[in-house]
Amino acid sequence: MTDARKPAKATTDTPVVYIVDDDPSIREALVDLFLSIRTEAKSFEGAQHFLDTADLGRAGCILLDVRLPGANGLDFQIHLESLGNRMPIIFMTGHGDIPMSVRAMKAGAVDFLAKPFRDQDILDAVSVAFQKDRQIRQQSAANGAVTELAKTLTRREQEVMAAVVQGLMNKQIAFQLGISEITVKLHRGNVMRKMEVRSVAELVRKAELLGL
Amino acid sequence: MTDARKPAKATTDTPVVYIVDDDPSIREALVDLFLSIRTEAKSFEGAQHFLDTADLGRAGCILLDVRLPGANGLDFQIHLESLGNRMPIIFMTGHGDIPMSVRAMKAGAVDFLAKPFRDQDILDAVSVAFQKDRQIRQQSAANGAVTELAKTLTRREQEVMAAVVQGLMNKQIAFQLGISEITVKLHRGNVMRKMEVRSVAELVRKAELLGL
DNA sequence: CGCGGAACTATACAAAGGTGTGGGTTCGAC
DNA sequence: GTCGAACCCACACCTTTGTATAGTTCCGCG
Repeated sequence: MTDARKPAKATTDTPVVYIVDDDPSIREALVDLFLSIRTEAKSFEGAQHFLDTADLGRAGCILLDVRLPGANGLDFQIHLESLGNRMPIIFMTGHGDIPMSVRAMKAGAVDFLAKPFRDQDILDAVSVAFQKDRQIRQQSAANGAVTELAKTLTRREQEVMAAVVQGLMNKQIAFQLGISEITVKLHRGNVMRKMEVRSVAELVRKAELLGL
Repeated sequence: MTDARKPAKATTDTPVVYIVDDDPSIREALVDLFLSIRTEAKSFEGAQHFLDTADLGRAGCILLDVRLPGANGLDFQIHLESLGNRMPIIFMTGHGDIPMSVRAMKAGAVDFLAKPFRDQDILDAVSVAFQKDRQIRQQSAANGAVTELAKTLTRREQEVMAAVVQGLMNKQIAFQLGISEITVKLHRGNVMRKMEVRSVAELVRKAELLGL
């Protein structure tokens, strides 16, 4: 192909590899490697640079050197988690040990590559990471959509929904909330409409995403 | 305490540590360690000995040396998985490397301890493994109970249940199965009785454990 | 102060779900 | 062949749920 070294068109959907390593030659080599498979890659010289510059909302994964200038890569992994960033992380290291790798994997890293490693090892790991990222994003999107719907419910409607997905009958709900059965029906109808479902079964599935 | 070196009474519910290591002195040291916290431990000199002798149905975890006489510990991990054994595994090794540890963790190991390690490291790992084992067993028990109930359903009843948890109305189910609505009600009633639920909401939750 | 949203209630009717009784067929096991 | 299980259907009756219409009260906001 003539455009073998051109990355695929960058939309919000095409995943990108964020490379965080303090060694410029390694960064360049990795960027070239990903160009060769037409995958966009952006490199950063340190954790702070990454946090300041990178688009954390984009699809993709992080290729992270364990030994970073300033911070430790493993601590950085925890830090990202606490920031709400769920991007899959692949560690690279030239001077790692077993406890390090175990800690990283326990914390959810996709892989932990000790140098020297083959290009294919990285590509395989990135492939797995992209796959994992897609799943996380799909789950998150579905969850977010339901949460948005749920936010349009009034307090009473939320209470009624909770009772309905527990399998209570209208009369039981009415007693529990101290209101008439008629009113329960009203709220219930509003819940079904606002949550965009047409059966209790659907409602139960959506409500489960909300932790009910 | 006077009975500090006596393991807790062994019932099916008290977890046991299965130690698999070819070094007798290590086995003895570990057994003593667990005796000191009144936890039952059984030791095995090899994978085959473990498979032949151990009660794989009991609650507990496996403390496994990576280097085993004959088989590799990592392969043994895979083998146990394929046998349907879900017991959490903690690896120990004197001569491990990073790829080994990563492979083990990817395959679901609870921990991977490189010698030398402190007694406390092992005890912590076992504590986590026991916790994980409990969760697995609870999940498995709940799932098994529902599966048992589902097996009492006739084919038609299963079809009706699948349609119900999809949120279809009786008339839709009737059309889909080419039977009358009244017959659907009949099957539906049988489903509710056999699955031991009194509402569609409950049925949906149970059915989800069956992969519907 | 008036307006609108939320919450509540009632009456009335329509649609869906649930149960019981009774009766039918087919098919495989004993 | 007889028996039981699975499957099917209908009539009758009741409960539960859903929807529409209409009106009340309360409260916050401009």
